[in-house]
Amino acid sequence: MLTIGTLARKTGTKVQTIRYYEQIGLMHVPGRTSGGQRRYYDHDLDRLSFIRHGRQLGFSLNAIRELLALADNPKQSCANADSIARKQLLQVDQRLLRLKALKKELKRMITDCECNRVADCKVLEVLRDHSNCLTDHEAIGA
Amino acid sequence: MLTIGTLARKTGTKVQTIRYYEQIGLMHVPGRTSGGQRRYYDHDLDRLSFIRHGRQLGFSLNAIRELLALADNPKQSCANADSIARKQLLQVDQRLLRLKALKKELKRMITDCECNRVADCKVLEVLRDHSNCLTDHEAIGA
DNA sequence: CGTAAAATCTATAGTAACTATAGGTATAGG
DNA sequence: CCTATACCTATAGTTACTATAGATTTTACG
Repeated sequence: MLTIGTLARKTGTKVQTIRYYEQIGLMHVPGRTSGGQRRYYDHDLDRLSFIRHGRQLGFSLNAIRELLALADNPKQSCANADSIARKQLLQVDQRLLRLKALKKELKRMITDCECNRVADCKVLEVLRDHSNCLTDHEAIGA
Repeated sequence: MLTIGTLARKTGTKVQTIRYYEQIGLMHVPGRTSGGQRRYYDHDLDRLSFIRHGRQLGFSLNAIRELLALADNPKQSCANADSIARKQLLQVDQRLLRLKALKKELKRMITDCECNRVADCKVLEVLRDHSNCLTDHEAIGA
């Protein structure tokens, strides 16, 4: 019998976040003590770990919801899980590209900036000048 | 005299987003036609480009607000702008590390998964098993 | 057993950065 | 002049939490 605080500590999740996961139907509704406090079993801990691990891997809660549904029905084909992971990998690659470009530009901003007045500050100049950056207006992926 | 739509097209911003920037005080309040429509000057376009560029570089709207304030007072020292950029670089480096680890794990999931039934699907297995991942419970940076 | 601190409870609101919708008005082109 | 397109406001929704207030429960100690 685990309290919500124990679950939180073991998975690095905030207590509120666990309640939130229950509210949106990601975590099962747990039993309660006579006083109304939630008590969990080990399988709840496993489920929460699965969710948190998925989040760390960048999966959205919806993707995780799908993956959990798959994991709950072990007789299906795993093509779905595979396709979710592949979609994720594509997104990760795009984010990596953007971040690398960003890092380069930030470094340029910083190393170039040895001035004293804002008037000729490279940091601001780089922001003013769009010419060096990704030309397409793609989404600013979070 | 530019319409809001033109500004939007030229910067790859949604019209609503421009109005939102005005609402939160990032964009100046523009003049209006007799009919009540917003009309902009080139300096508004510049300001919006600056904002969007900052966003593409991963700066938060608050950071951009600070940078705009600096850019508006060209007599100050640029140490502030520099420190904002440096903070940003640190964050970017952290995100890069996480994303690289993530990519590795996603690839492992995908290449290992040649099964047919969910029962032995590597994708789900990897999610179940936390042992290979970042051990600390750090924030799932967006 | 009594008490006090720590943990838990619910409900609600706030965060970031937009995005979408509904219902109505303005403007530009033919 | 008419109509299609663009624009207007106001409000609500999105994602994934996080924070707060005020009340109740549980646990640990003496």
